[in-house]
Amino acid sequence: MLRLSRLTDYAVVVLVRLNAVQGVATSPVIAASVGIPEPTVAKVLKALAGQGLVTSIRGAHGGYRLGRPLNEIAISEVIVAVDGPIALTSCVDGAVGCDSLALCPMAGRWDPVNDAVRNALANTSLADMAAAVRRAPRPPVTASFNEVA
Amino acid sequence: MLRLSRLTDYAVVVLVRLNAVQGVATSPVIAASVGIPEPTVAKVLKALAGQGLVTSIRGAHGGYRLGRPLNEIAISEVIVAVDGPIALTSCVDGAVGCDSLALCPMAGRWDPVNDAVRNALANTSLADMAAAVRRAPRPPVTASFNEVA
DNA sequence: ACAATCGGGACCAAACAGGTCCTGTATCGG
DNA sequence: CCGATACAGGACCTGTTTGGTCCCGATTGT
Repeated sequence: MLRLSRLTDYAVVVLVRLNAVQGVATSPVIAASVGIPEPTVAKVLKALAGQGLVTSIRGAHGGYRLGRPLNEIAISEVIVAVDGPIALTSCVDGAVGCDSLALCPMAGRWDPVNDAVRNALANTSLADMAAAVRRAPRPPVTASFNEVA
Repeated sequence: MLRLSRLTDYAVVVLVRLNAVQGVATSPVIAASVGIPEPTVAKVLKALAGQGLVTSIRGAHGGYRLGRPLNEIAISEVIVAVDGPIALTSCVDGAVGCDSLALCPMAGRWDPVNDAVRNALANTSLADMAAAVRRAPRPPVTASFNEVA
């Protein structure tokens, strides 16, 4: 159903939270402030640190700090950091595992779709998302495709 | 990982196949021609028929026919037909189930992202996908986000 | 009337993701 | 120099989701 993992959702929350802190925060502290189990937050932060979206400081009085301002972080980067590369189907480039790749007449055809989605996600920053909520608390989704039509 | 279901992949293959047939075909016949188990193809066709992407003809000598030319079928429609509404997170509009919705500072913020993805998917037709494969058999993915960077 | 074919739902099994825990390593403070 | 703090990385278990199968009812042509 084209759904991204909950971890990614957590990641966004954590990053926004980290932005509000404007400094260093430990994972237990962050976890408590956003209401997500600590081990899970730790896992998310590790993934984010791996991609440089947050900076980690080890040792006593260590913690995590935002690696970049929110408006320079594309949502796609967060998704990649937490969920891995963005590819709608398993049939991308040298994808192994598609048992009937030889028969499959669709090999490689998803690429333009993948690119389109990647672009859409790359052009939306976390700051954009944060801004959206200010306007309306819960605007009805565009619903172009939600309805049966 | 932002992956859409395999059923959707099947649906695209089936639709393209149905386009090649240029007429009526039964689900067993289609299944055989694309190398996908028959019951699964039947399930996919049912879903597609429900959204009008294919027309079903019941009774003896019945079958399925393409409801519209390929270039008038957006990939988003196929996804919706098979996988349901396109919503990256469970936190859309009146989503129930987000236990900590009250605490969650991100309520509704995914909407612009969802819209962006929906637009990207709505602007790509099945004909576009079919055209893509003609150009290059397996072009390396743009890789903008695939790499660790 | 019979056979072919779609329609819809129930059901089972395998895969995946979410979540937890444990051990190792680096850094700061006393 | 030693202990405490906090990240790093991986193993592991469990619940949910998804893929796939099957069955029965409804419809239509011969």
